[in-house]
Amino acid sequence: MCPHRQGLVCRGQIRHAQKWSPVPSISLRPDQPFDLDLTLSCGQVFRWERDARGVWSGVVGDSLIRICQQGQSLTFEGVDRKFIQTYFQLEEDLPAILGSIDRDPLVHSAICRCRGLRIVRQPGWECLASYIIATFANIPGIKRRISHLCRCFGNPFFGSGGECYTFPSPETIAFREPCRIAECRLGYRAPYLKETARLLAGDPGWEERLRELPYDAARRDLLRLKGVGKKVADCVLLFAFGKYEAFPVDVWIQRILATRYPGGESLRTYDQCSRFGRSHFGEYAGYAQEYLFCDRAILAGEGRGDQVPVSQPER
DNA sequence: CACCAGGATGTTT
DNA sequence: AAACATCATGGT
Repeated sequence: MCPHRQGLVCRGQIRHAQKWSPVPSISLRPDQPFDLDLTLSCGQVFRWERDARGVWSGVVGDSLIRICQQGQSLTFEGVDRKFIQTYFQLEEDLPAILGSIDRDPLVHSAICRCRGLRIVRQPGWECLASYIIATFANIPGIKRRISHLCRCFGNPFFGSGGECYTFPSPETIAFREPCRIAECRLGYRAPYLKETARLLAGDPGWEERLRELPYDAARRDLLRLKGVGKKVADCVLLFAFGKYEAFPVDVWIQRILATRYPGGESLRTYDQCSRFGRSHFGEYAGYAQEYLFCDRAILAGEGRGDQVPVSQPER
């Protein structure tokens, strides 16, 4: 059932704002900074939405999560405390990580501006499929495509406030008939996604296998997949498998390296940029990458700066 | 209406 | 190994 036939869902949306009565909460340790808004709006995840009052809603796995931060307090519903701690990696020692990557003035200012941003632990397949879809597209467009994909292929369920959809499994994307993938506006990425879905549907346990491999071997493994190049592989290893030495290089990072780092103009290829990132920032280079990406508005006024997306309307 | 986007693939030097 | 064209779609 393709669900473009819902007229009831939209009408009820005004109500869910005052209906929220969350119970569980987490008190953050003062020495472990966390910024929910930065973490969910920095572009590493695509299925979270923030309402006018600062409450975030997102589907992870087969649950709708709603979560809000007020100072050192996290209030949420939809999953248990352990899930929140794992998803947001609240047990990672962020000050130690940030201290280890704080090796130049530029990343230092990014750390100061984005302190509390954490790299989340995404479900492997959702992350992989999302970044295949994300190639050569901007973030609003990526979000819409993923939304289409979940509405057409995901399992519908009811969370607080309306109908929700899980992220579709590889089996569903690969084999469900009739195939409505054209409706998801994936363009030339559609055959990549289908072929990768088919391969992984026949390779159960690929996530467990990847999780045990070191960065290089896991990366080689991912690069066999259609639609997965170096950038997508590094994003998946960083955002879903906790390989923090991964240093994804997109056009923004490339531009930042080229214009803001001494000798950066000579970093022409992906491998040159990525190798520089790992050797310059070390074991947690991926964190440095994400902080620089989150702070990419610093490029405003540098030639192409008029195209820099101003940080999303927060608060 | 131009130009670009969390690039990958295939081909050509 | 590195440079290049091409790809489909939507944002700004």
